[in-house]
Amino acid sequence: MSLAPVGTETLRRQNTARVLRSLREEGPAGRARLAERTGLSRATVGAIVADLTGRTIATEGSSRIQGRGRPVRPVALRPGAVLGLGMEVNVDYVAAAAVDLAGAVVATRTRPSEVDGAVEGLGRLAEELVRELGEDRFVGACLAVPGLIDRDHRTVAWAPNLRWEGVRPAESLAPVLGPDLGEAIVVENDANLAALAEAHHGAALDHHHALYLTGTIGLGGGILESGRLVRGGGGFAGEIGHLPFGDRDARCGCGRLGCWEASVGLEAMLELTGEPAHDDPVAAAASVAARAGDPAVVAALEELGRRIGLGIASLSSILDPDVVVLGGYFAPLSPWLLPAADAAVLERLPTARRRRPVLRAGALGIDAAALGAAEHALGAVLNGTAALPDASVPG
Amino acid sequence: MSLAPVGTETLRRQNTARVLRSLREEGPAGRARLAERTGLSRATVGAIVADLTGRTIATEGSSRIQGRGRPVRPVALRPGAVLGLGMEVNVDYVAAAAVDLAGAVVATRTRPSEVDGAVEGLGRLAEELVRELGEDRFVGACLAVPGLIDRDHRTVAWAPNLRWEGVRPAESLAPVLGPDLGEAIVVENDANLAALAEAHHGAALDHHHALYLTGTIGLGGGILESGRLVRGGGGFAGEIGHLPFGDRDARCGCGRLGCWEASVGLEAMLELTGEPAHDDPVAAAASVAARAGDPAVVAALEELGRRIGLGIASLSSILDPDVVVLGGYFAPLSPWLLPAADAAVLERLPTARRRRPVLRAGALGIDAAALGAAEHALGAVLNGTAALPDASVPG
DNA sequence: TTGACTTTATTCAGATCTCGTATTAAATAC
DNA sequence: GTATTTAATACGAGATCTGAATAAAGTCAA
Repeated sequence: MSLAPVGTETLRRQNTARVLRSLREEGPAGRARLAERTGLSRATVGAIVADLTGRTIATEGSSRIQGRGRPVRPVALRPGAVLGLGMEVNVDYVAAAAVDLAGAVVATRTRPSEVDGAVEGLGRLAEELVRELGEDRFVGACLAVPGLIDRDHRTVAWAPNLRWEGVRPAESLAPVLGPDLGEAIVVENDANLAALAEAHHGAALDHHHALYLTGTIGLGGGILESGRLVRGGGGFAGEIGHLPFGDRDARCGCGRLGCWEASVGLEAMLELTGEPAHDDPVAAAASVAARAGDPAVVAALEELGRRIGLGIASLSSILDPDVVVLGGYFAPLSPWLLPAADAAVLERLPTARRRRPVLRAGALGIDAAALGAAEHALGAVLNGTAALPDASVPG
Repeated sequence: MSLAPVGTETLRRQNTARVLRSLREEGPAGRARLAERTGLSRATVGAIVADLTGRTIATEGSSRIQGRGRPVRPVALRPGAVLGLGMEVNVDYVAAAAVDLAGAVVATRTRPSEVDGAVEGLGRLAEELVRELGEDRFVGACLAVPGLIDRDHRTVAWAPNLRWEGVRPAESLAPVLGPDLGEAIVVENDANLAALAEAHHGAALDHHHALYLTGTIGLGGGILESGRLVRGGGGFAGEIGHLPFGDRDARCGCGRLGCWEASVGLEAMLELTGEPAHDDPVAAAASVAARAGDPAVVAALEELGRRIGLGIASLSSILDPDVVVLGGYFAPLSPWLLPAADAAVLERLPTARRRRPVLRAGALGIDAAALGAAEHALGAVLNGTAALPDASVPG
């Protein structure tokens, strides 16, 4: 049982969140429109808007277009007034991002990094960002990690690429970010957060049921059901690399045959396309894309797309997403991958005639996970669970 | 944007729902305890309880055990005061069930039926139940259908076994159930609802992340994430029969090789165990269980369990459930299936050493889907979305 | 230019809800 | 028989939403 306070201020928070979401998703509007859109009375909207403008979270503009009647004074979210902090640790880089309530990306920073000392480096990067933008504008923080996250949302149970086991990175970051923000750090899987980012900023815009596949050295997955992350009981959901969707003879790094990852991971792609070994998946994909004049390369990519599609067909049976987003190294190759993958889905998914997911290339690059983390950090405010900051410095 | 009313009565509804959930999940208690458990003030709990007892939804008992201080007057949900109606149409039977707010199963009825006229037969069965128990005690109704349900929760997109396509069964049932209840009928997939039932009444008690597998002629699946049904964007989620988890050479009815269903469906089980052809999966399983003295039968069941476990391992990678419940014909065979399945999961799930789902036999029989439907029908009241009935006749 | 009209925003009284504190109630302990 | 302890209620204060009335600020048409 959630023990959140239940007074009348809860009601106000929920209604304020309604207004914020409406402003975010349907754009600026006058109080009358907002009242219609949210179902609240005009009086209530007026009070909420007054509160928001008082905190300088929203501002009042003047509309150009004018019909008859008293002119509308549109209310809009002030850009950058309220921010969520997103962070990412990965094998060879760390990243930080800030997203505001309106969904605008205020800043993103990426910095190369070694595994050792990555958290310290990320702490410095995040600290810079927070200091520059103003600590008190941030209402939450979230850290993306390529690994399995415990259900407590604080402990990284296992992140083999980082050689982490039972690590609690938030404890190292908290002091750097200050007490308020540090307390609030939530840890989440990177592919899950990338899925969230694509749903809010990228290729899966407005789709509440999305599946995100990211091609790297391995294969990552993130699932969104009704706009919510599917985390599973232990936070381990979305591990799709070793599902038996691959070619039955493909030998996987894990020792078994037939893993999906063995058929569509970086190494398989390099072999298919005859590309020399490469450490960075996205750079390798760009290099392959440059050779797309060669029919043999195109054929190889179509085969790769088919393999991806076979797995998508199975996952769609289970999860029935509206949209499947291909990220990571798949994204630059998507012009060739998507049609082949779609054909495979059509052939393999039993219900494809009735319904099948739309396939899209990921629109966000390397920042996806950090952006999703920033978005996630705003979640509590946008869904009325957390209070807004007391005041916001005008910018 | 949800356009639910947002007045102060919303707050009361939410808080009433808190009290109801607490009474349901943590049992009867005095107002003071309830206040602690819900986080509400004693005064508020007092008011809510007065309202509930006034409507005869809750009753006041007297506690036997007595410490010092003023004796507690425990409040309990009155059995049968508020009911959810669950219904199921299936190939050879229809069923209806009533569950009360406390979670008690008040009535279940099953009746053999043909596909043709099944809805009419179900209508009569449900009408009897509703008339007997009192129409005004019911706050919702839900219908379980073995097929794909549209996202509108009213249209059955495709139910091959019933030969339904684009059928809207609620429209036939509504007149029989009366206007109030008829309006509210929601249609949902049977395996999904069975999963819900096992989570509330059966083998997955108190597990919020559950996967339900039901062995019939084919293979059905239901997914619970954080206590919520995973329906997918089109309501088609949970179709697991034709996932490529089966033996690579097994020929499936769908024409392909390697479907899971082809390896663990009824026909495969009959072949493995040397049981003669049988139409009714559960009866067939009982007959096999009776021959479990034969080592060859045991070996066959262990092989079957292994095949089930292989699929569970893959699904667990994707969904990370706390518990996997084996229903349908798997249930009576579970003493032999479960250990073998667990061993296969342990061997195949990469993260099994850290975490793997508990495997359980379904505790509910043929009523599972109808019970889950009844449970689902109570959902809106228990989560504060819908109002309680105005008054409830004492029983 | 002026007055009617339209639409927007604010004000205000009324009703509901929760909370904290004080008060009453009903038992046990000494 | 009195003090103590715990439970439940009463009541005033504070916060919120709503609907109707009022004020504001334009357009439109004569």
